[in-house]
Amino acid sequence: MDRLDRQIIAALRENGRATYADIGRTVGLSPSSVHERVGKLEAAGVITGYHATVDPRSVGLGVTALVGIQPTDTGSNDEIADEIVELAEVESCYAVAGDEAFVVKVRVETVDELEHALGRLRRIDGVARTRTTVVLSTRFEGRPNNRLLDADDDGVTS
Amino acid sequence: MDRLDRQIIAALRENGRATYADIGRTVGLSPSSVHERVGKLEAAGVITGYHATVDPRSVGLGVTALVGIQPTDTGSNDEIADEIVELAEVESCYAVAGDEAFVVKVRVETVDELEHALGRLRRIDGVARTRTTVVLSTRFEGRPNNRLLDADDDGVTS
DNA sequence: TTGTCGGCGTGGATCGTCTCGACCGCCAGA
DNA sequence: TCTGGCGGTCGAGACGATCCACGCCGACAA
Repeated sequence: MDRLDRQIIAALRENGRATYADIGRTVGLSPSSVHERVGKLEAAGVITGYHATVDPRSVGLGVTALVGIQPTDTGSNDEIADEIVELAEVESCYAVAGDEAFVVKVRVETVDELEHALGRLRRIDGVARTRTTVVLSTRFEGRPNNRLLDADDDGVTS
Repeated sequence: MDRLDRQIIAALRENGRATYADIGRTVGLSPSSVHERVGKLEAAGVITGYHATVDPRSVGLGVTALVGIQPTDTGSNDEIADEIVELAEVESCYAVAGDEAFVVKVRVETVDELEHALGRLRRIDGVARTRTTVVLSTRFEGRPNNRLLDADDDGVTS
């Protein structure tokens, strides 16, 4: 993980469909070398995937909410998480510190669907309460964060 | 936006580097047609980009927090948002209903950096209070959500 | 019915990229 | 100095991207 790797990662976070030739031109490496480095980054689990991002409204998912999930005193968080994974409308799930065990992001078509989704969450075994915050607009989301681009050492063991 | 478009979108959300030939095989279309449809989806703003996802820990961003931002009575939310965009450590920003104007997701290297980031947020003009929820682990994040794959009509005007 | 038009698909040609193996240079250690 | 490993470049064949010409089909008007 040297600076070249970080530049390659930054390029791929910016444009996940950039060709190895493109990346090679911007970082000053041959396409073969970029290919090899990217392969190693993928194998090491640094790059976990490539995904198209879609305007949620365009695919009919106009309602977003953040839901805090408070477990019962005896609830097992791992079991709750296993149930949450099964719900397709939950896009993200964070285990958090505090009264709530999880905060999840839910995206659905309508407020009706939101109601149903909350019902499904509440019905999970070990869930005591949910606290819902409706999103009015998402200003930005999943923005690449390249603050460490110019560091020269390893950030952390990978 | 017919079913084929939705299948193409699903394929690209799953694997943003899938080749048009690959996609064509899975949806039953020639690479040329896939190419054309994808171009139209991009032009229509349905597909907003392609991005590599990275294990945050591997790039040295081991601390994640969700921060609610409560504005002063006179604060302008748009002005606050403009300031938030400038902070590189904020990955996502949602305008929400409730006492808080925004909920943002922050990712930084260390708790020290988190403290600094919170300071920067609080120092924004119009921000009265912040409420921070530390993320212990992210179970999953930004998962593709293809619940509408089999619908046959347009979900919504794009 | 017939002609025309537009949208959308296929197939082919061409060009760029991927992706492999071969090779080279640098550096560390014996 | 020799040697081995790492990491780079180079080159070649295969594959994909991308453009264009063409065909099919449904809508519509005469």
